Amino acid sequence: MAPSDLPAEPTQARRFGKARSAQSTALLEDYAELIADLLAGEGEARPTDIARRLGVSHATAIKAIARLKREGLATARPYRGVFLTDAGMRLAERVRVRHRLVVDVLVALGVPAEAAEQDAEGIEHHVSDATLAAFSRFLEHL
Amino acid sequence: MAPSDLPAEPTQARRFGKARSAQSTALLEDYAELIADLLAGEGEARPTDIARRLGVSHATAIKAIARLKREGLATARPYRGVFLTDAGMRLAERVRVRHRLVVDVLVALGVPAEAAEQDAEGIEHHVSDATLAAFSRFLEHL
DNA sequence: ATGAAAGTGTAGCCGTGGCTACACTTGCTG
DNA sequence: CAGCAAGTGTAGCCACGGCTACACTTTCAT
Ligand SMILES: [Mn+2]
Ligand SMILES: [Mn+2]
Ligand SMILES: [Mn+2]
Ligand SMILES: [Mn+2]
Repeated sequence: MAPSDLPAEPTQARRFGKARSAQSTALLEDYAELIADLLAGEGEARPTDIARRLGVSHATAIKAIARLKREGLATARPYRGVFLTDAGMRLAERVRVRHRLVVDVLVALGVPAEAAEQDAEGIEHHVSDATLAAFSRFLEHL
Repeated sequence: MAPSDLPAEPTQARRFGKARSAQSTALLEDYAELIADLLAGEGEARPTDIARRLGVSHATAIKAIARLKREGLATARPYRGVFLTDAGMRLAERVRVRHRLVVDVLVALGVPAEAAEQDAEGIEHHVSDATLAAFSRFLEHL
């Protein structure tokens, strides 16, 4: 395989930088989406349930929830479960739609269902609005 | 939008766990790919050039290079530039092919060129072999 | 051959996101 | 209503991936 031609330096740096910043919001997005799902499906979102679903220790989940609070996305009082602020709910909603869309596109491209779900969990955090729009058009036009 | 039905707990935990582990190899993959490109295009891969292209400080790049060495992907002697081991070159090659394929699929779906390049930089690290295979078939069958 | 500029390396700081261990609260069950 | 199991919170550890500051080496022009 031929080596890729190197993009201009500032262009490449900008691409990597944006990928890094997308990375840093990925965790918040997953928590927000999961908390919204738990609230809708179970009526409550407890740190232990969040932790089990994410596959991390409850201590890890509690620290992440503290970060959600710090960023104005969630509220929680000791021993009383986690809730989303308006901003948190808006984020969760956006994330849910995007997640769904990514899975649907992958499946439409012939990716097996479980692989699609799996890969979407990571891919979703790197899909820009432009790409999202293209995905929508692709699915409609199917 | 209707709330997604919650997947079974162990399934969901496995998905998140795999996404986390993909995340932890993303940085290695980007460095390996970039070093290979620099070696092919410029004949050498110097820490400063690597750093500038990634948009990080040279100190950050040097620490990452230390990790590449630790993991058996690169070699470097003080003041003499960075090289890839056989394992490093194999990784770089795999990563380059996958990167290209992701960009091509995005473009084929109607994503504008620069957005495709941008999003691919993050997406590539979360594309499984099954998805990669589906992408190939999709492009051929075009 | 020397001095300045460019590159390199190291030390030490920070925030994040994992973990375990331990202490405390809650809520259910007998 | 007592006690136990489950859940919660906190402390303290670690690795990673950013950063700045500073010291050292190399390279290149004069
Ligand atoms: Mn996700
Ligand atoms: Mn998701
Ligand atoms: Mn990348
Ligand atoms: Mn790449």
